[in-house]
Amino acid sequence: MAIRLTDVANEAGVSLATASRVLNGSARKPAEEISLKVRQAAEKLGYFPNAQAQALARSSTKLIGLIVRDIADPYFSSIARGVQRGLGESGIQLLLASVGSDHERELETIRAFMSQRTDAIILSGSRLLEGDQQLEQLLENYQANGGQAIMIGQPLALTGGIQIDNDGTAADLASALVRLGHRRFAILAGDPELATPRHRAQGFSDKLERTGIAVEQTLHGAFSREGGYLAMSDFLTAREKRKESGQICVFCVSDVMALGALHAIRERGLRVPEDIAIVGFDDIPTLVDVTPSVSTARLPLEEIGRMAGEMVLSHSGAKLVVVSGVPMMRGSSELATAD
Amino acid sequence: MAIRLTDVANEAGVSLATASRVLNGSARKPAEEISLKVRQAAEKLGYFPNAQAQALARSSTKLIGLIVRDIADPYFSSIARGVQRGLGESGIQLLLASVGSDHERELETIRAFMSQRTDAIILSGSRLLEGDQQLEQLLENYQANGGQAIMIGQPLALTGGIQIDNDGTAADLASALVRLGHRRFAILAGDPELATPRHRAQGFSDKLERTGIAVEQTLHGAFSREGGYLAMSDFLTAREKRKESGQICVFCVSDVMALGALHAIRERGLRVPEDIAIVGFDDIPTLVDVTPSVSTARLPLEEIGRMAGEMVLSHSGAKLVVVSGVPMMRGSSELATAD
DNA sequence: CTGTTAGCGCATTCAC
DNA sequence: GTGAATGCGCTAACAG
Repeated sequence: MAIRLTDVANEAGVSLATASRVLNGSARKPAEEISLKVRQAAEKLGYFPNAQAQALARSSTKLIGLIVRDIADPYFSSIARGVQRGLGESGIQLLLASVGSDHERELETIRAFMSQRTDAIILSGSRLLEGDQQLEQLLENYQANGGQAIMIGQPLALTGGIQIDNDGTAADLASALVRLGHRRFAILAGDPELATPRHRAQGFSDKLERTGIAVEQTLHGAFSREGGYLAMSDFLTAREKRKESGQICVFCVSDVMALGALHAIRERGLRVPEDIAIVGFDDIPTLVDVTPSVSTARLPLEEIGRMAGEMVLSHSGAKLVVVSGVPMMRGSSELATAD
Repeated sequence: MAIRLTDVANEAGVSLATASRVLNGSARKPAEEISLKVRQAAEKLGYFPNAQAQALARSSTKLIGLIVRDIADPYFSSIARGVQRGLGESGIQLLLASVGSDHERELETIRAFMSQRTDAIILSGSRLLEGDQQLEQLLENYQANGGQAIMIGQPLALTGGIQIDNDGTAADLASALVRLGHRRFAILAGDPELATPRHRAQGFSDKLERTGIAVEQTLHGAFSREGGYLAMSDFLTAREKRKESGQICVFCVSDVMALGALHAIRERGLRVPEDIAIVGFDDIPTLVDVTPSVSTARLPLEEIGRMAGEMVLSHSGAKLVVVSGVPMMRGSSELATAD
């Protein structure tokens, strides 16, 4: 079908080997004169090297895989952009999979990437709290065959990657809020089986406890905007029933959940922060356009992606880097002046 | 390095061909008994088919390429998610490239995808207004070799894809605003060399003209949040100098630009919509969390991506589908009651 | 139904 | 510095 290197070699009147050496950097350098002929022939015929054939012959694809939960979620799309940046001009191509919360599909994707012989796989969804046998086994196999497994979030014992200090960052967030004067707290905690939301909630409430403050309520919901919306709705309904009032500060374990929660609050005609103070986590780019500005813990998302990309390039996939977030106190968590 | 099919065949005590037939759907079905042995051997050895070798032998990769300008932009990430959805369980893998506004890089990416022998390439950035020789030639070559070139936005003469009726939709938007009572308009028009922003601005102003209304000002800026911010800043500075006041409705050719513009307006302490009414285009998911709610033309972004993905599956890449947006009048374009 | 064999397109030893 | 030959891992005729 397409033009092969053989065709180019024939057209140029040289051997296959020579054509190969010209069109790809080989150790041996053919004469300039002959190089030109080959290049012209390739140009004329519209030759494109067959990456599959090259991969087979060199036993090295220049492919890596990135697995995210939802590419339309700003958290993941920021990371994805960072990865692309990190890859830069390396010529490495990125295989993307947006697998949703479907764990089985995630495993299938890893298998697919292994089949593609990707040089590295970057996993960016949240891990289950209890170790995942299948996943670990798969990645171990992958690494045994020379693949780099890089995790963003909570690296496994056997993988390197970027570890996000969810626990410590959430604690800092708690401290900052107490310093602001908040004393009443609730947590919108996300799926209790996932490590990330779990650690964030835990870090937050532990810190409060050490300060002598008890979290009044912990609600669980899906780790998504929808989940935040529903959980907050439940919270508000219960609050109404109790005819309770007075500002309370609700820590949402992700910005995306916080936005859903914000929506639920507004829908009921309540005010942020006067009635409910809101705090998120991640500092997704979307936040800049939200009013009131949402307090959160800033994670350098794009930078995290970039680091992962660079780890691929430098073959330092086994390295572990820890990244912490920094509290950003904005409008949504201002202390109500009078009660 | 890795386990080969040959290894599996040996382990199972069958021939290479039989192993191949068992592990991949072939027309000929080996006996159940022997199939089992092969599968067990594969499992035991941890065999993963080498996709490159398969591609070479079958001359069919199950790969497609998606090119966007910026994967972190909600417009593109929504489309990307749609494409993934459209691909569904097909087992086709997605190669993603986020090329920025770098035209040369876009061409390079297409070449890379051609080398990868992707079955299809979905182009989703905006085209230049004047035909791009190189791009067309490249895609023509690609199609001649059996590739599907699918464009989202403004398909070229030689490609199919999803055409967005920017012109007509912008006109509808203009009508809706006039119907609301607006009479004073400005356009925040984006890069004049790109087809998409150009068509939107043109469609909008043409419709107004036919209604007997002249656009007071047209500003150009980059087709991005930053561009929207800067252009609006200039607009407001000029307006201040002229000591002008009174509501004017500014049509931003994309939501992302509108958000940048909104930021600039707020920064100066002006109000939306009382001082400046804002209208965007696309209806990116981000908008739901912005107050006031931003008027726009709703494009079914995810659906558009899904359609593109399905076109790949059904090999109908040459088909042309036209999608129109529908005006969504929300808070940001309310008419100021008194002036 | 199963095994043998010949490529798929290219990189790379090895001779010249 | 250049060409001929071998093999990367697998599929798909072709025989048996």
